[in-house]
Amino acid sequence: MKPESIAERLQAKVDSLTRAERQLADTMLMNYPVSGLGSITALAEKANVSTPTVARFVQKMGFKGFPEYQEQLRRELEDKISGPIEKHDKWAGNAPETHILNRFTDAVMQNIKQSLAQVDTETFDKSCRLLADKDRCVYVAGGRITRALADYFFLHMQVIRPDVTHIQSISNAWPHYLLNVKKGDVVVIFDVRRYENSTLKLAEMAAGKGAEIILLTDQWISPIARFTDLVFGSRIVVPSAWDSSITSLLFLEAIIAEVQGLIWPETRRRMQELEDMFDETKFFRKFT
Amino acid sequence: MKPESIAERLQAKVDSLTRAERQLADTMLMNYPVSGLGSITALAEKANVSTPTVARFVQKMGFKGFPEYQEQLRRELEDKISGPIEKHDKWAGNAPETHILNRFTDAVMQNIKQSLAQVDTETFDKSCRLLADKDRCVYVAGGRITRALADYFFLHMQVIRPDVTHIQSISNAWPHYLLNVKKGDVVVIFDVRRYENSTLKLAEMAAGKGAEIILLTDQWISPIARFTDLVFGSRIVVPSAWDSSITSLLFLEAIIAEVQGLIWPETRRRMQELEDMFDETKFFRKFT
DNA sequence: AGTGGTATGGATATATATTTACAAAAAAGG
DNA sequence: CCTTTTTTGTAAATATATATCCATACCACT
Repeated sequence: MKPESIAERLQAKVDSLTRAERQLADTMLMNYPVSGLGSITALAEKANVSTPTVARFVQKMGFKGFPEYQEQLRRELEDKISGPIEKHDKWAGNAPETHILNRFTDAVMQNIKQSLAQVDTETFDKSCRLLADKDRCVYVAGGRITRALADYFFLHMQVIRPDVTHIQSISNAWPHYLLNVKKGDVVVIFDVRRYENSTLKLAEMAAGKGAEIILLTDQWISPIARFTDLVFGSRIVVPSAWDSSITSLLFLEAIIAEVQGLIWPETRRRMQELEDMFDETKFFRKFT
Repeated sequence: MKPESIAERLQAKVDSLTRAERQLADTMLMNYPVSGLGSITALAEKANVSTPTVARFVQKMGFKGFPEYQEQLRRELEDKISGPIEKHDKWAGNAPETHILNRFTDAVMQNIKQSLAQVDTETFDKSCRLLADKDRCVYVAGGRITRALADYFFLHMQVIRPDVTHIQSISNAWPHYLLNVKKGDVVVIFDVRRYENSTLKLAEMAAGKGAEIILLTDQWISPIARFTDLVFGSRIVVPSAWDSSITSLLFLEAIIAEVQGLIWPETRRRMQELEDMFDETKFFRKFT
């Protein structure tokens, strides 16, 4: 007897699957189970695999054929629909609503929703345009906790465009970096609560030199906001003794995506070159 | 376009119908909408009418044919199933739906939702228990891109508990670190696509020494999963040339919160000490 | 009761979906 | 690097579903 749902069976097997099968399982799980209720062809296309792959896969899962699989799917759906009213956002389905994972995710979702509602897209667009301008050098500065975020951003920017520098504002070498900052350069600064003195100082001096400042901060807005109007404030409150960096990371990744898009030709060349270098060094495994 | 649902349309028309049509409409509404998702023949049989009746009926309702009717049904179902998140498709209210910020956030929300649905809470709880056990040393290892995540995790763990080490798997010093790994120690490994050779090697050797491995990877699951069952797979696909680390960060922050909670007395002491040290160094601004 | 109109179902043709067979490509192993 | 095995896709065959045609049954009206 197999009392588990198809979704569970899929999840359990997911790491013993081949590439195409994994793509397929992924698509099936993506807004499950509706995605599996169309024709086999539609599903195959959505997953970017061939139709026979789908047929073979459902057979491997123990069904006689695709129609039988669909029937099972419909049966499950019927149970689900007729069951108790849609539960509130339970993210990790197999745990109670009070499990930390569920509570945490709840908070994160709220944070994202609220922060996004507040951000000005003009701010976003302008920041991206500045960062995409190759005539401007880019400096990235993070604090004690935010240094990981700064590093993440730096890592990607470094690939996307030239002239990107990471200033460890926490070290005392940062004044040296400032020597090179010219008018028009872009300084991306991270500053969240327990705002650090050195970071504020850095911002002030960079502003004094005529640099454009992009500030990533929390919902209470760091005092650095005095020096710029390119401010991204993120809600950071989660059920934890620590603050969440997720919304900030979301802004960062969106910025990276957009900047990359703005200067694609240049970036493309750089990425290709990077790939080649990796190939030569055999740094990565073949592929999967 | 017709904004009403099929069910509503059916109900509105129900008393202007003929006998067979009424039987049919009745069946369609009976555990709606699942009943309409099978073949036209199945539906006809269930309603005790002929197949042509069904075909004619859906055409009368304004659909070109039965398949089109089913498609509409699936669309409705999708809306019904998916929770409140997807409903909200404009995150940054002052920008069009197609703005990168909106599209990006959309993808991230999907990623979080799906990854959470797949994670096993038992995996989460067990991982946290291991990390909270002070008799075990903790090692954190990231790759080229994931090093920022690893660093973030390390940063927090370092405050929460003693004996935490960050292994830069990318450097060639990592074999030295492995010397110290003992049976029962916990190694947290990050590995996302473009799985790195050195990281795999590291995992293999750590496993060989009897360490517990916690793996943070992507939806396609790194081959390192062979060595452990504490696996956190995150969906990482966003409208960008890069992958998203947000879901991984979510797992990390949740783990941090939970581990911290498990050993609060110890952590509290350490944090207090840290605060005092900061006070002495005047590292932070007074408050706000 | 007879007649015209409509509704319905059976049979069939057409379209579409599913499966199978085979060949190419990719991965694994030597 | 080459061979063997596995995976995947293309194309054809098969099965199934859907729509159409037409004969019959039903109903309303004369």
